[in-house]
Amino acid sequence: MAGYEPKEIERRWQRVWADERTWEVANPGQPGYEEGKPKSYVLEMLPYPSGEPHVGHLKCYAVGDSIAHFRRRHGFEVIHPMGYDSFGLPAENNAIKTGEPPRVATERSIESFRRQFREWGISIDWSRELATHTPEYYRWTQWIFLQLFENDLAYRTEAPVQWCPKDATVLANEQVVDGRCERCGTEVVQRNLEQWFFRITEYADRLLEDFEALESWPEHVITMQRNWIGRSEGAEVVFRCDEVDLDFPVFTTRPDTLFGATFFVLAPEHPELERLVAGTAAEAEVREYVNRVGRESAEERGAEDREKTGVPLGRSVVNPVNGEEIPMFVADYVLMEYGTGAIMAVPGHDSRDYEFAQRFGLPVKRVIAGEDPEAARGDDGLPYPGDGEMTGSGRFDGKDNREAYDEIVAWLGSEGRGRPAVNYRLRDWLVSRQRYWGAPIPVVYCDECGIVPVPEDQLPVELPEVEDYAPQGKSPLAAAEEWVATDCPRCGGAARRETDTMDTFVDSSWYFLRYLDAQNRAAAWDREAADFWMPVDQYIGGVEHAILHLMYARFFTKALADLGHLGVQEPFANLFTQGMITRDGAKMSKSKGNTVSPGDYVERYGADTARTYVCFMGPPERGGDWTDEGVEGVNRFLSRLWRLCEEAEERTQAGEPDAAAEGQARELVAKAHWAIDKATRDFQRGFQFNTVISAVMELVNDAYRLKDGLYGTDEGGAAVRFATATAASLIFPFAPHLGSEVYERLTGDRVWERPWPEADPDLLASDTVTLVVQVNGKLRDRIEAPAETPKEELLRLARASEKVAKHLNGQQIVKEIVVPGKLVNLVVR
RNA sequence: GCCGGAGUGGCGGAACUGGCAUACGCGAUCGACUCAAAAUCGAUUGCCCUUGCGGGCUUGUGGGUUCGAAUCCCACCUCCGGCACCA
Repeated sequence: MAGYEPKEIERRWQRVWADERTWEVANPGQPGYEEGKPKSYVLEMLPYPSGEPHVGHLKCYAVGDSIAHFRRRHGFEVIHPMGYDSFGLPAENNAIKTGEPPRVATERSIESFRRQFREWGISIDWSRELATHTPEYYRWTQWIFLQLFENDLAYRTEAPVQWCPKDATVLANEQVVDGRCERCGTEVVQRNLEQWFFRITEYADRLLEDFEALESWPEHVITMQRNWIGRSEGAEVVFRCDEVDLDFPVFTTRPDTLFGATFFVLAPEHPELERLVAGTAAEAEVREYVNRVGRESAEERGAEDREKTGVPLGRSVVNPVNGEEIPMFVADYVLMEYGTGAIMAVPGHDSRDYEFAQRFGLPVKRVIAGEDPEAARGDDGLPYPGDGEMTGSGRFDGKDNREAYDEIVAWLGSEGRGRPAVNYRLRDWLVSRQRYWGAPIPVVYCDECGIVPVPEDQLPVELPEVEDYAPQGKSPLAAAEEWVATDCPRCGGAARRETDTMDTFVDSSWYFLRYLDAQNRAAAWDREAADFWMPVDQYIGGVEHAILHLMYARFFTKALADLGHLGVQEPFANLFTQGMITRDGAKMSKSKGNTVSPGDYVERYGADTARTYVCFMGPPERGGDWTDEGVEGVNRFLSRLWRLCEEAEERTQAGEPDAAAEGQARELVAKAHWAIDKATRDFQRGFQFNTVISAVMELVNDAYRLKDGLYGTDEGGAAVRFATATAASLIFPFAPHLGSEVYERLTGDRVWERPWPEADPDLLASDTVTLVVQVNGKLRDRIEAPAETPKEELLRLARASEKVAKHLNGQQIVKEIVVPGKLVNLVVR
């Protein structure tokens, strides 16, 4: 008998799947389309092709592929495509270092990913493959940009933006982590620049509301997005500064504390600051303060234990609720980018305002009764952030603050001094990048006509070849003079092309739609094809995309639906986030030298072992630590299944197992049905692949234990063959090559063409049960009893047990609990 | 600070609706096969006491509910992730 040779087996089946194009599916109306079959769109996040795939990729695609196989065998027409998110900084930075064009390095990496996906045996419909850096793809990225532009969802404006000095480009808010560039870790600085934005804030409420429409997303991902959008309801209230004849609106979530406002604070970037202090005694000090704050990084400014700082302006505003004049300050704890960049300060009921008041000796006024022992710092129990009866609030005194809330806002409204308002933390999505390796933004600038979109029939605006990829504070494209100089599509006069490129997150915000009609040369996708396949039924990827990619893709889907290009509001009905694999308890990184190359393990143990191992390590949504011993354990299991197959093929006959079999034959067949049942349920219950695989291991273990006693008879042999083929069928989603091989050898059939097996309920039920006997809740004996034994008989058996009698030792039984089929508990006193 | 998630053998983890805690895998020990080793097959393996039979203890800690708690409730501790001067 030959040993388990995964290489040979895997090559053989990979050839079959490639030659027969097994995993390709047709759109409605195309040849090969099967009417009436339900569809399922199974999608893993597309990889960013840089170097070679790592274990994170292996896990993601192993998990997704097992789901695709499971669904196919449940009668679904499964679309399972693959592509590459192939624009982006790393390829460009590599180009700057080595001089190798980004396209060359990227395409080499794509080739490597493609080869490994085939070697892993992932069931991909290759006819739908795409790469976002190809003109065939980004032509449509540009088309979407124009769709947004023409519908006022893309706009160009000057705004304070986050600039990474190292990568020499602006970044979206979402790409700044702790005040640092997400990619390179450099501290970002604020700059005022004219940039392209997508109006995602327009969709803030719908992005929040439609969480309801999702079938199954991890709760923490929804929470993260909800926090990121950061919706808060409140009111806008106008404070007036008569001295300079200016109104200062503020946003507050606590209009009920308006009577407690004792001072007023502007952000250092506030545009009216200059006017307020020009020519006054405060001017020099304010200017110095603003400059100092401007030099500080976002990280310094946001530091937790930072003392409150600020400077009085020597001006005051009038509180609209009581006419009180309150002094104005500039302080960096007020942020220009949130609300109106100005706040009313209520030190009695806000801890930050309280801190500031303490430092500057400002009055603290209580306007809500109540005490919060946790938050209170002052002697009088202030600041108090909670609810209670209003006090010191004129006509509102004595009212419950929550009840008075709307009343105050309505009253202010009638006076023209306020209105209900909603604020978001979410900012519009900044999409322009001063970099080379991305999709050009398809607009031109004409002295006569201004910003002019490139007409659709002139797309794509192709990325020109350049010599120097290094950014010089503007896009490297600016150096491609011949490309930049163009004619205005509107007036025909001289014009210049936009030289910024799009954020790569734009590319990946719609790729799941292109798969549906990847060869379409006339449109980004056919509406009918999109209506048929969308939404993605199961999306799989890393949790690191919880905010960025997943929120942008949701926004795109809604915008495209509004423009009539799609019939769904949400792209991903179900989301599964896989946990990260570590090594020696630490995140893998080249600098730590603890990376695992999937290729090496596939070479040594085969793809089936590598794939099954990452699914067996633990629940896939959680992380796990990679160990070579664990890999070997899984390899041992697959080898055992292989040897069992070899032996069964030789020593048993093909055919169905005997339903009337008894004894060990029945035991093994029953175990196979138990494994079917458990594997199916655990698969459906949140993709608990680790226990699915352990059930198959148990089945194989039992087959080994029983096989030598079964080979002699027809019914025994049939039981072994059935158990082995069943194990192959159940392990197929994880180890598709070995599963196919074993199943074909024992049944003559191709396992992926066979429906997923169903457990026979008759074989799941056992004739006898092990009755657990407890005394006062403690296990004292186990008794075998027929399954249908009545309660009284079970009690009699329990009392008759010698072991039980010892623990009863003459005490009186005060209570008897019988759970039929499970246990008897005797309570004594 | 706020919001999530998690604490179970030497290790990764299992336990469905409150009912046999520790499935499966790793590691370890012993045995068979072998001249030998590897591979393979088989047995043992939570901790403590006991020669044995057997007994006691055990799911982060403390309390509660219950005939019965890893599971439900209360308080606390630790770790991981996200957000954080957001008015």
